[in-house]
Amino acid sequence: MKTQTQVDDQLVLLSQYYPAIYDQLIPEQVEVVKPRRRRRKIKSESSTGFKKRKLSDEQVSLLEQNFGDEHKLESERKDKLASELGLDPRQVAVWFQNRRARWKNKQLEQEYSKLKTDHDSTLLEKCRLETEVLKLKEQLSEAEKEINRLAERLDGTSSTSPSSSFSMEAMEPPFFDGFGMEGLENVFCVQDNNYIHGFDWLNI
DNA sequence: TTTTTATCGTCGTTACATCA
DNA sequence: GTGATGTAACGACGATAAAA
Repeated sequence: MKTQTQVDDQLVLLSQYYPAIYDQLIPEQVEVVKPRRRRRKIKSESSTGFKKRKLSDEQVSLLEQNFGDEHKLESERKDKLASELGLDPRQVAVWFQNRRARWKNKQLEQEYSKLKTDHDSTLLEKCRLETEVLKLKEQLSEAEKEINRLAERLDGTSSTSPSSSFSMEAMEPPFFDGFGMEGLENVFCVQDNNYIHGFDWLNI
């Protein structure tokens, strides 16, 4: 029974060495997805003499030291380092590749957590501002009620003087338009408890 | 000038070692 | 024994420079 991997490997070989036959076997595929060649399973130590070896602490330490100096590895330095460590230059190159990948991942993680912190604090500030807007709307509502009360009182006492009459229609939109605060954020941006009472705001 | 070849880098993945 | 994690190693692929 052949595994999918074995089949894929054979198809790759077939396509490479006998493309015509491969085309007949796999006809009219609009988009032939080139299968990634699978790595052969590494045989056990006993059969090949190979064993994936973990680098010693000294080796890693020297490699780290070199990586700290320079993340890229030119071939001269690679060969020198390899002979110092008693490793194959290819191993040194691979170590640097993996180390660069780890370093990049670390950088991405740090960048992500910084962005997340910024995002969270921005969210907090947004909530604070929304609360402030609600508070200001309440103040505005109270001010309007006060204005109405005073206007009614004025209407009752001096009905003859046109200049003294106060028409609420003059305050029509945008001011009393459902107390919409759009565009007014900076106009009424006062500190907490600095309320503007009565007609004082009219003098501003 | 264009094509081929070699080399090196990144990316994604695999396989193995180690540990809880 | 097993799943999670770390890492050495690999293959695919792209960029680039030098040679043909």
